[in-house]
Amino acid sequence: MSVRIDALDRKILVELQRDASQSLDVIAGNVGSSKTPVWNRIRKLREAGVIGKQTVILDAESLGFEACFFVLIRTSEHEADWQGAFLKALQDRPEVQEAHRLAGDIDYILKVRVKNARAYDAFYQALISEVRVHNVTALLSMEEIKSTTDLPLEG
Amino acid sequence: MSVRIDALDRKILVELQRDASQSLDVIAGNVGSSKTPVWNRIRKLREAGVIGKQTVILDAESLGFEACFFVLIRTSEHEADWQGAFLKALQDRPEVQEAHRLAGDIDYILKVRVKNARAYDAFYQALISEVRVHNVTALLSMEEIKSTTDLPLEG
DNA sequence: TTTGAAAGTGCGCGGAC
DNA sequence: GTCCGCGCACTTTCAAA
Repeated sequence: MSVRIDALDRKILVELQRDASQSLDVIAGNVGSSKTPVWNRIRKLREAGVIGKQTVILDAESLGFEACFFVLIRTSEHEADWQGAFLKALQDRPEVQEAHRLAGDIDYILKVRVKNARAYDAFYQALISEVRVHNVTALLSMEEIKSTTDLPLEG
Repeated sequence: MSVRIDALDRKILVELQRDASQSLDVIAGNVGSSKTPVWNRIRKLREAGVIGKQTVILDAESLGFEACFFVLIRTSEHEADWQGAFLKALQDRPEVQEAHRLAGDIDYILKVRVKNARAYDAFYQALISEVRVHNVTALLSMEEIKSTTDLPLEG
């Protein structure tokens, strides 16, 4: 399962994170190697699942997504079937961009991206009608100070 | 500044989000158009900043990033220079994947991705030595249930 | 605004080293 | 393993409808 990843692999990943549209030649130049080895390594990293999907980052605001909420959820239910239903509800809702199960007091945190506060309310009503949750706190983002998908691979 | 985005643009954006490595021909086929118009629209959307950077999503766990924290921050300082210093501190730290200024009780939320709990502590100590914060709560993620960068453009 | 075609570029794979 | 080179597919441009 675990993959051996050396310094050259990491350099390649850094380049791909930075700009996945770069040509093989350019990447090879930037990491101090040449096409074929770089290409083979990328292929292996893809097969191993280290490299996931290739995508573009869209500007949420230009597309009318002007509200972003972090939702803190406490529940009293901890059985497997409840958890399954909750998980499925989250997977099915595209406005949920992130969902984590937490350790401690709060059980789950969600990041929900919607067009406006009304759309959030619609999401919230739909969610609590599908699964029982004990307590919900919504934190409204006023400003996205930073947002990146890059992992700090240099360390 | 604002861009008019029609149904065809949205279809193209959906395709790009789904898989940015698709060839123009394939995208054109999927959205019911042909190469050149699709290409021109993509160019305009890029220039308008609607389409941001093209990247790959890497698997955090295979790369040794096994801890993810959501950090809730309260501060008593609200002056511009403090905010500037805080903002810069966050921008400079690559382990901070997201940072939002919030409305209400809690002032900021961060998403911090690190190799382990010790690395989080190092981050935390470094942060509070740079800027004064009143109160910090860290929520430890046990499981990433869902994670996507896709915006729900169909709605 | 779309179509089609033409030129340039990069990929993916074969070899040899 | 890395380097080199070829065929093919792709991107990007530019006419013309």
